[in-house]
Amino acid sequence: MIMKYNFNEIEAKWQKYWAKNQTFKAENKSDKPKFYVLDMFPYPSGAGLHVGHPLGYIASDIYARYKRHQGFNVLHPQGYDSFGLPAEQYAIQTGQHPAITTKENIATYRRQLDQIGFSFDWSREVRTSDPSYYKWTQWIFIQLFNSWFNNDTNKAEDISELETIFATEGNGTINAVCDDNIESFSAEEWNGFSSKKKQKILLQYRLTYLAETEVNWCPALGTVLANDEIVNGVSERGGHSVIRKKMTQWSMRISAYAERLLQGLETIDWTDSLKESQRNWIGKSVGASVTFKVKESDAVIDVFTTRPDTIFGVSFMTLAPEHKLVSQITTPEQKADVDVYVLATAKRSERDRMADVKTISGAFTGAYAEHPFTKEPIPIWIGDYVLAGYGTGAVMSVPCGDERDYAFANYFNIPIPNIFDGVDISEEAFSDKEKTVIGNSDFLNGMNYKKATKRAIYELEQIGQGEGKTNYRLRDAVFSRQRYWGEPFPVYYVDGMPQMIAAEHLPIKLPEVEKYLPTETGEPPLGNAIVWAWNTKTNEVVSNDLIDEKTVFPLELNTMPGWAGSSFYFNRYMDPDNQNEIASKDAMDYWKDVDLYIGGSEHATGHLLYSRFWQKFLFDKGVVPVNEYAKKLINQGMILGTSAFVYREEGSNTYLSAGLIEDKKVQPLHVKVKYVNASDELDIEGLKSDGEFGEDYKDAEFILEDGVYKVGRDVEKMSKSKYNVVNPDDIVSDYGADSLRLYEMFLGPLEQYKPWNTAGITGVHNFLKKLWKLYADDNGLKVTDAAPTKDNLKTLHKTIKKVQEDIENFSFNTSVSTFMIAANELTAQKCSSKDILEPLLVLISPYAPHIAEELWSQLGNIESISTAPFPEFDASHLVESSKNYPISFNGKMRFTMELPLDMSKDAIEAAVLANEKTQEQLAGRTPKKVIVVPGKIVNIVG
RNA sequence: GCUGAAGUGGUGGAAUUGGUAGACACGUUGGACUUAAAAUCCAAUGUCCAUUAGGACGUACGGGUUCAAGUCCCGUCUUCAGUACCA
Repeated sequence: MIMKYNFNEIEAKWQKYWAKNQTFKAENKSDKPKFYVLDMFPYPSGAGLHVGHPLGYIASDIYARYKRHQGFNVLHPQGYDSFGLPAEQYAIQTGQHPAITTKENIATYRRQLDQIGFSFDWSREVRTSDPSYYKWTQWIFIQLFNSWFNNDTNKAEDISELETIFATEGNGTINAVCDDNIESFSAEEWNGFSSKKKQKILLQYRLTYLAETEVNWCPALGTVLANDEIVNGVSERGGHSVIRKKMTQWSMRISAYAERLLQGLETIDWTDSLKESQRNWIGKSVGASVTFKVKESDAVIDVFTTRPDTIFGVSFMTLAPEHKLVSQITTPEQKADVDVYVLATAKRSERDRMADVKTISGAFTGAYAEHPFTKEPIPIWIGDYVLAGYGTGAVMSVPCGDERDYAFANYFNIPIPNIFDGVDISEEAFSDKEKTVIGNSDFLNGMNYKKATKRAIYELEQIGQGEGKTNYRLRDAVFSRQRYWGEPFPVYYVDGMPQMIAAEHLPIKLPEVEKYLPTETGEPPLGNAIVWAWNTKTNEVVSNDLIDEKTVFPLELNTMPGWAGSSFYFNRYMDPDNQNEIASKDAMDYWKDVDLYIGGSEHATGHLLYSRFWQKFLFDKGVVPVNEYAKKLINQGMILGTSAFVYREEGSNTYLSAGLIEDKKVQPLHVKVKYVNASDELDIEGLKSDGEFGEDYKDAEFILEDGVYKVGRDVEKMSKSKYNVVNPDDIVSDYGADSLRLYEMFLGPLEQYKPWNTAGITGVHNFLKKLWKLYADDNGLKVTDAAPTKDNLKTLHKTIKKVQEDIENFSFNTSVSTFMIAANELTAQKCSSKDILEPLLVLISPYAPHIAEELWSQLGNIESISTAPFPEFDASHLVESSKNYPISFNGKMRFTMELPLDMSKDAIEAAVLANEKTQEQLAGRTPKKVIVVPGKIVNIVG
């Protein structure tokens, strides 16, 4: 029997036990109710885990273990989001295949995760880069290709149904989400179209489609850059020039689901801030589309406005400089001006344009539009405050009601007619919808915002120049990446038109390449593959040499983005080895959805939006049983590092202790946090013998204060360059996994950002030692069959109640202090009763499972503690007969008095007033009022 | 600018419904044990005044409601996160 709390030995023993006995393997069938606890799976980076990473995993593990104690069949899986850029970049630098890098990194992650003692069901592990997994990513892509979105039924439907409708009715009756430049055709015309033309038209309706997209192309790096990778018009990395280039890329028609993604938020228990982010991202605005005729031209300008009620206030129109009508309508006299302006805006990056909000610029096209009602001419301008990518890229400008229009009109001396009753607009625009009373506006006069809007839309419909419209900010998502280490598309091209490979031939495995860089002709890395063509006869990937455009065709060279594989993994965990489906119907009907999802808030508008989109699509197709996949979601905060600094006196090799700086010129330098103790004292010898930096400090002189060198401290993000990264491996070996788990929870509320400071871990570590001592000492096990005392029972049940409430409220930090209080009290009570100490282990087991298992088995239990029932709270043990009342005077507590709880209000008042301390406080005054709240407080006023 | 979250001792934080502000820890100080250190144990620890008794002040700031406010209301400031010329 182990008598000392030898945590390293105990933790290794139980981790081995759990693995061997598959303690946490979840079955897809059970008499127990199900509970699905999910973590956002990690990208296995080369740096391994630091202490910040497991925070969310520890929280979800506590919850999963708690649910097992409560009798649930718990699914708690883990896997890897293992496609991604770092492994590819490493491949470019070293030539090592990303698959090898990934495999190594996963091994490190697994080792690190295992030693923290998570109750993951590793039999269900998934890796997005594994062909048996991405087979299903490719499969979903094919389903999206074969679907269109029917606005009438508000769901995705099979593309073959659309073809049937085209063949019988043409596209006049279809209410679909599609590209906006669709030609209309009759059934007869459709049937006469060539196959290629039919394919082109269908592509405009499919939920994933090819589109020309403008990208930031960096020829020197041979890659597409994201907006934030460009600084001052050149690449952040290397400073190479960047051009806007049109590329044909796959897109996902997520905009079809905008309304359902918005509505769905009402049905799920996610944090308000996260839902708000998604709402903003979807950006719904309700208004009208209005058509303006261009004078002396057959062109028309469509605009979207949220204020159709202000239609009579329009005094000019503004087009985005990129608007396709600009060149068509500009008059010869204005052409030079307009060309200069268009060129100037094209040169500015999108980011520059967005950042520079204050500068007003624009140009007059010389053309005029016609007001739909007054028929007055309206000058048409171009200006870069109008964005080509939102709405129609054109606005009707109402300077009296919109700040930007007002500023623009002011700058270019355009008239600002006032159409608001009783409002002064000489200084600024008036945009308060609620207080609006329309004037000067013909049939809208005297109406408020709501009424006028309705009427304006009605009148526009009457003359066929507008209608009510809802606009969304949400853009379709580009789905092509010019990368190697991602899912290949199951797509080949015949005569330039994309064709899907039949599902039974999946997965299409990533080909081998010589080089992971783009080709010299600017093609994506897969362009380097020499075996990357599709043979439609044999249905296999064959050498490019065989391409004959008859039976052998070229395959797609792009790969899918990072979010593809992470958009359905939660479903795959339900049945991860299934060869025929994402998961069997039985498995999905059993597990249905995630009951608790824990992860970072940085995925608010990425992963968490895309995955909801795919889930809704798969729901429409009958693949998954629920519309939303995660009932509840919690964001864990980040653990920050506590950096340490030494201060070098400028121009010398002398370092001043933090307290000695005063007004001397010093340069703060980061030092490794491991050389600093709990009192901020530096281990100078340690620093000088450091393998990496020892040389730098070898001859340095350290000026001490009170015999020690004190470092400066600051809270920063954990990062290698700040030398404040703490590796969980070190914590586990020095203090044990249970201490790490408890400490991460003890640091503060789960959602909050908080600094890590290794020094504080001794607090929870001492608690575990103290706990151990309740059960065993040098003479062996101390636990007896003695009957528990009243105090023992009170402590236990108080703890049961608090811990249960805490777990259900995700307030894990306060449970840890509750455990400490319980251990302190039971130690003081010299409790040795098994009736108390055994159930206490179950309470602690979710938090500190190793020590709980060990003591549990030492108490004679054969089975693992993991499914032992959670102790039941009995309120009768907490019933008190008296209360130590705080007695306050004018709200200030002065002393306390022990009084029976069953005492009446009047009796309490009498007892308190009779007390000599009360008389002392009153000093002869007569109290005006005495407030008695039985069981709580007594307050004397006067 | 907008949206969301948050400001409490030297530090991390607690106070779930308005009812003893600072639980539980870290750190600090003093003490015990020890040749010594570590470990362990005990005590004190919001600030200020006071020898004690006790008192004043105190939850970012300014007001208010209430017998009673960290908690509710109004206004201001600061920090963090997200987002942004969205018509």
